[in-house]
Amino acid sequence: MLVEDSQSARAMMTKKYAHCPLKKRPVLVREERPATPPTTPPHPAHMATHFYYDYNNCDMENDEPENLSTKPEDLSKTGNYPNKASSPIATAAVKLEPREWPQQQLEYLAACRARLEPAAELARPTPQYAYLPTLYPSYPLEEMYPTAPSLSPPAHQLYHYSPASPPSSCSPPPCPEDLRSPGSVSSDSGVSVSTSRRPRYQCPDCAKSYSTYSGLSKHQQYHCAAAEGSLARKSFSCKFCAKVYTSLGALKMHIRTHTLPCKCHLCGKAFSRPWLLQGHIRTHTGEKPFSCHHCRRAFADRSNLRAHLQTHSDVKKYSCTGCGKTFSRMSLLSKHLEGGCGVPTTSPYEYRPESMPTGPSHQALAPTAPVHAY
DNA sequence: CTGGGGAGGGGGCCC
DNA sequence: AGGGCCCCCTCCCCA
Repeated sequence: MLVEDSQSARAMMTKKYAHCPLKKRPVLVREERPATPPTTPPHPAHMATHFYYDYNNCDMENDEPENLSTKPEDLSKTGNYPNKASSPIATAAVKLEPREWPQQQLEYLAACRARLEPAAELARPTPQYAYLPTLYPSYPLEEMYPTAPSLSPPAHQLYHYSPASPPSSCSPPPCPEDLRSPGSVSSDSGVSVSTSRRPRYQCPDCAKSYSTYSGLSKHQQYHCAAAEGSLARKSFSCKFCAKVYTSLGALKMHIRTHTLPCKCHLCGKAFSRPWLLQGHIRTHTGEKPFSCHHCRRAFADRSNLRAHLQTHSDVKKYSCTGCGKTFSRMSLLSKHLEGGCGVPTTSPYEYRPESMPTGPSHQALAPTAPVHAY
């Protein structure tokens, strides 16, 4: 975590990442396309790690960022693509192969897709992506709905935000529809709590507890703002932006967002982490492992499936306490509030999960209440 | 203007 | 210590 207190840091994050110019700006890299692509495509399950992603190229110390500007036109200056709509990524997303791609890469991509063909019987292609098979079966309904399936979230899962203060940092309470990993749930504070009773390691500075000592250690080393007053810490500042971290490890993790060591060999886009690259590669292959059991639509990203599931709910997850209208996304609720909710609220700063029982220990959270620090 | 999908980032936990 | 995976979130774009 940043040296600054976590609450203000969180506030900064919600302000369009103004503190860091890299949000949503993966850049193209100079080279890294093999002179000749491999002739034998790997198994689809290994495509990401064995072909597209050369881990040996992940040299965060030496990889300088190509472009740290937030201006989209900078991409055009690189001679690559002027905007998202005309980028290779976007082109691939609209079912057309980029004409400017080298023939070798097109042939190789076709070969990779051919390897996906045997899984075609599992596919339920959506009209938009009917040209590509789906590699994986549907996301198991049991995982999404371990209990009785219901299109609407249970009452305890609803989030109520007042028009004046949508708390972007609030974590939802545990719910099957959240597609959480089995075996763990989140407490109200956002701390993951193992369902099995194991010893907890508590931070003496902020009282946050962790299931493992390494978790506590990382917290204290990287994230605990409260501990900074009690410990003299060396600070590590990013040479690309103004961020300052309390450990070299945290800084290194951040620097990856600048150096973007994980590069797609098909389109040249670079990413900070391998799994981000894997997700990106799905835009090339058309792989959509996560599908909705209500409408059979498939998604490449679990988070997007989760958001999609909300569209099937009569009562959405985020609700306005002013007018009662519910929304599937926080952003939609925020837009609603920015537009001015017609119904005034008596408690403009209320954040009240409906499941919370009334009582002294379950009062609504005012915005001044400490948002849980990382 | 609203709702929704696609894509990507930050940070936490487990191994 | 680092990788993998996860959740939550945001931004951008489009119908």
